[in-house]
Amino acid sequence: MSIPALPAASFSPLYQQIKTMILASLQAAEWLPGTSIPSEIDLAARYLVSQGTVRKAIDELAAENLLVRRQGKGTFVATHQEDAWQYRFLRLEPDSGEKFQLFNRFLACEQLKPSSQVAELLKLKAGDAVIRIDRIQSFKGKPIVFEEIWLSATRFKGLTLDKLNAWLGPMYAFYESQYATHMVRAEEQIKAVNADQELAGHLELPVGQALLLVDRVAFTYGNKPVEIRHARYNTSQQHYVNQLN
Amino acid sequence: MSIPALPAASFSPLYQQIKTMILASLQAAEWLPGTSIPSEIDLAARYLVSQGTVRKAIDELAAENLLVRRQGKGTFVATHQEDAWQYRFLRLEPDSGEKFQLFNRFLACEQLKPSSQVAELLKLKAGDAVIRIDRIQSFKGKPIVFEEIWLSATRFKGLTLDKLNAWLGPMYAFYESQYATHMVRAEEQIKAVNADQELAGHLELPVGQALLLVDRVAFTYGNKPVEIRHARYNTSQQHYVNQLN
DNA sequence: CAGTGGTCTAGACCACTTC
DNA sequence: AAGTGGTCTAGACCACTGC
Repeated sequence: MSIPALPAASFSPLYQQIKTMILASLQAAEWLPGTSIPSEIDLAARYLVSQGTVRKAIDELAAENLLVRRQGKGTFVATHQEDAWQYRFLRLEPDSGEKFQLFNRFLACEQLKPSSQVAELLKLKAGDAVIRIDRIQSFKGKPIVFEEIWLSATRFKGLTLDKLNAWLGPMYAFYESQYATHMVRAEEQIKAVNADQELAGHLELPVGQALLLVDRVAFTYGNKPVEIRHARYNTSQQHYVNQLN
Repeated sequence: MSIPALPAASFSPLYQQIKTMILASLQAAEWLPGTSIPSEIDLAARYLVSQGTVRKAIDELAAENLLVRRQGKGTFVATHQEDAWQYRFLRLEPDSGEKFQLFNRFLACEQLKPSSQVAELLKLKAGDAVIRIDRIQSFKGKPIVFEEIWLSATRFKGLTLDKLNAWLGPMYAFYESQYATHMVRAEEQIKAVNADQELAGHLELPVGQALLLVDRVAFTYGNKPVEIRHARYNTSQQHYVNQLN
């Protein structure tokens, strides 16, 4: 006769709640990329839990590459502005095994109305504008990558071709230092396509040549999509690598 | 005047040693894929450490997908023979988002002398033979994947085209149940290539069409390379997905 | 109900970094 | 020497599964 109990508000362990609070602080920019967060003991006092519980929360955030632990020094907010992390999301590498040194050339940087597809992927509100960037990356003087990049015009207000050309180094370090936007993860979809006339021109190869098409959506804290890339790789002298676990 | 201390035998935490021992048991097939390993308490008694230490060792093995924890039931050796894991290494999916149901057709299964490249990748001894398999995978009647597969002829002794054709389901489940070989991880290198006459025939598309070339080396316990794949995907209606973290 | 993994605590001690 | 993260322990209790 009794009313069956509703499915209990699903159990959430303490360390998950701590994790959420740390995430909130990251998202609120309370601790900035490259800086250290409070020690485990301090956080334990702040959240009124034991050090072990804070530890487990940080462990998971470190496993997700949001934080970086350094024994003896502290725990740091992950940043793309460090040598080891500069090309964390770059999966292309030369067949020869040598080190990649890519040279950037930006062709365009324009504000425009997004296509419906771009607007949807970036979760824009109706009327929001976007910035489209075209760039070519070269290795040893040969153009290897041609890509179009879309960004929200409000988040990246004032971005110009000149600012891009003045920057040396990876895009994601640029976003971080100039627009307080740290990239946390990305999703890629890959296809093979034949080069059309325009691509053939940009990449200096014959029309019809097979190219790797890589579509990427990159996210910042809170799973917010912030950047779209539509890239074509010349894979004659290099390849895309992937680990399956 | 004293001799400087040699770099101390690098510190190895207890849980790492436990992890190594568990790994050894997996490699020795003491516990088989799909079966449960002893409880944490039992293992703690066996290795004379606390439950927490065993726990940390198992945590890492679970993170590497070698073990699977199931609350209330136990900890199990990962297996490819389970629905959820059937296509753990398949990164291709239809653009439409619908479920992939691939149909296998094996064209060949022959024993031969390996090329030097294959021998090297599989770390074969001089004189060891290999088995080469050709297969086509189709979706909705359309051929999507053509691939050549190389296996060590000693590990996969007696493998024939008939046995392959009698098997329904994923290759890795086949290896596991018929040859006691569980795949742990794989490395892929991806390029875009133009279809030649032979590929165009197999995949029913025009010569020159861009295809995804996926080269894979798959490993079993102890980082032992066991299988090589050289696959071409038609990506006109499907794409390769990847997560960057 | 017993047995499993999962959480949380408190405390001791170790390894690494910096001063 | 002090402060940080890293390891290890012992014990209590919770959540889930299956008998």
